[in-house]
Amino acid sequence: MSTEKGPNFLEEIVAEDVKSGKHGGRVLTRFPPEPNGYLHIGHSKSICLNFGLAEQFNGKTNLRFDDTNPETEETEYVESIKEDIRWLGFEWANEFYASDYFPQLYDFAVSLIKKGLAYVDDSSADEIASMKGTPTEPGRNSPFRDRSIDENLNLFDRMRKGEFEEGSRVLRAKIDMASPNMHMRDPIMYRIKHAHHHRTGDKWCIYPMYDFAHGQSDSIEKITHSVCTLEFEVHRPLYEWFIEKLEIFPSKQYEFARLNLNYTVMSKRKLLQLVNEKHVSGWDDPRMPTISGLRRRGYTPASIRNFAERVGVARRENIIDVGLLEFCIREDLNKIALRRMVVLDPLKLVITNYPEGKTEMLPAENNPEAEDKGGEREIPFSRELWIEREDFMENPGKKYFRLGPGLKVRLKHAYIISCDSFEKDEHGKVTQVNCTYIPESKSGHDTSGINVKGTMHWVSIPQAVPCEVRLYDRLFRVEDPASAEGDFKDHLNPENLTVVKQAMAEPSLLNTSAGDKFQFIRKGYFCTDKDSSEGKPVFNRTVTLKDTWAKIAGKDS
RNA sequence: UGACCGAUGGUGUAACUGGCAACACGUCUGAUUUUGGUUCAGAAGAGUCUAGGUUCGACCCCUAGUCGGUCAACCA
Repeated sequence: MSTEKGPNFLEEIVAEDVKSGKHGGRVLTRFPPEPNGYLHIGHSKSICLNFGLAEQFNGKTNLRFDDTNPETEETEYVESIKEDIRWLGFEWANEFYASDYFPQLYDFAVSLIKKGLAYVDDSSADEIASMKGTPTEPGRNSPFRDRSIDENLNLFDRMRKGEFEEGSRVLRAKIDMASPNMHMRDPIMYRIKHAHHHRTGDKWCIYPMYDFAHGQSDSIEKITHSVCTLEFEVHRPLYEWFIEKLEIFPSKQYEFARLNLNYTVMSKRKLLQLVNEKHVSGWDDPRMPTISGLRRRGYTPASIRNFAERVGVARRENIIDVGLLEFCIREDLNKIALRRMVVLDPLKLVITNYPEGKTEMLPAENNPEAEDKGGEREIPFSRELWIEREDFMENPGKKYFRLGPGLKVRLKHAYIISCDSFEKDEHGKVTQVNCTYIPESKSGHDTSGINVKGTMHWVSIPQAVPCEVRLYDRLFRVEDPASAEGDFKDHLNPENLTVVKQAMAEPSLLNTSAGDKFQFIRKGYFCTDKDSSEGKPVFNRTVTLKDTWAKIAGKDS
């Protein structure tokens, strides 16, 4: 599957470990989401990496929910995360929860207390923070740091029993308040939270912190390679300290640079804000970079996996151009999407020499890229058609291959027509184009000998199916909204959604199912949205086609 | 004024681990085309952050500097 490129640094590490027989050549990775939001495209890089690494070395991957903060976590998120991973095409060996390990973690904590390596601190959050120092100044020891082991044991037990108020005490590791690494300055292991947990209910009122849960969970599961993003790098010494002092399975942590995409935001906090403040319709709004949003937008699992492969893995900060994501989905959809004709901005065209009331059924291939052309369908042709308003120009330039007074053009799957005249209303808006067709130029039986430069899509008016089409554009109008001036929401693209209330589709589009994927010829890739109703389909634009003409036209003006 | 990490065309990732930089996206030509799509052929674009050093030879090793990122939540 991998290209001719060399292996990434993680593949090299794992390959070496396997070769040297570390852990008997066993490879076990894990994907550890916190169920406090939906998965996004950045997670898909991590998913592909973790599952891909295991697959590549005959290993397995666990799905483990890092659910140690009951206040933000919900079952809804658990379900969506599982759905998204499966949709991407991965299956986990085990479904685990950090909360499953609460009893074990508690015992680990007790053993550290017994070794004199952890203590209960009665200081307030503010006091702890002020004693912590800063990155450039060392911290100070807590006055509770040297409590006896027995007192610590007693206090920790009472913390668990719920004898103390939330925030009144914490359990801390006794390491080094002067460490240049802030995370080693007696990090908090447990805090009191009288909160209901989505899985353990009210059984616990003390919860372990990330640093005293993640590495231990890895170790309990005997994870061989614990892959995470760069910001956890400073946690690694602590990750290793706990494992060493606890004398448990030595999982190893490796960090890589997270995925960043331009013109969007990628933090769950920001995405949650967009949802809560109704800037989008939900986590699965097609404008969202969430996996569910991309799915609804029309992205395929293959395209996303391919994208993850192409962006590579390294330890360098990066910003990927959304253009690459778009390339990946076009590449996939070009091969599989059924071609259909839909006019988004209808302009009436009358073929004056075509008999009134006559209807011809014309065969049309479903996909020129497919082996058997994807089979055929028949589309009705008649005297009155809808064409795209932008396909007619009153005063066309030399490079314009479409319709204009005196110009000839091919109607896709039908005839060559010649434009004779057009009509305008009092505002100067073109209301109708009049053409004559050339009977001998019928598609597939063309004996006219005429060659035209342009081919246009069209829809027969009597049989046209009105539909709603949602045109999505980039969510933000600046490349990096998160670091742009002001609030990131100030930079939302006001035109990130254009709803076409009444586009005109060919009849075959009347009955489709949510998720069905099409290429509306010359307009882009679209998919049926779940908001469709009987007789009134709704389509989402996944991505436009590459548009060379737009480039040319843009240059001229 | 700290510690840690990073730096290769516009973007991202490579370079057989020291033998004068490749692949993909993008860009630009041209061909083909009943989608200004696809496909095909080709081109431009970096001399590898800077300065020293080691070496016959450095993107790769060493030193110093510059720039960027991360770290001071009872979040993960």
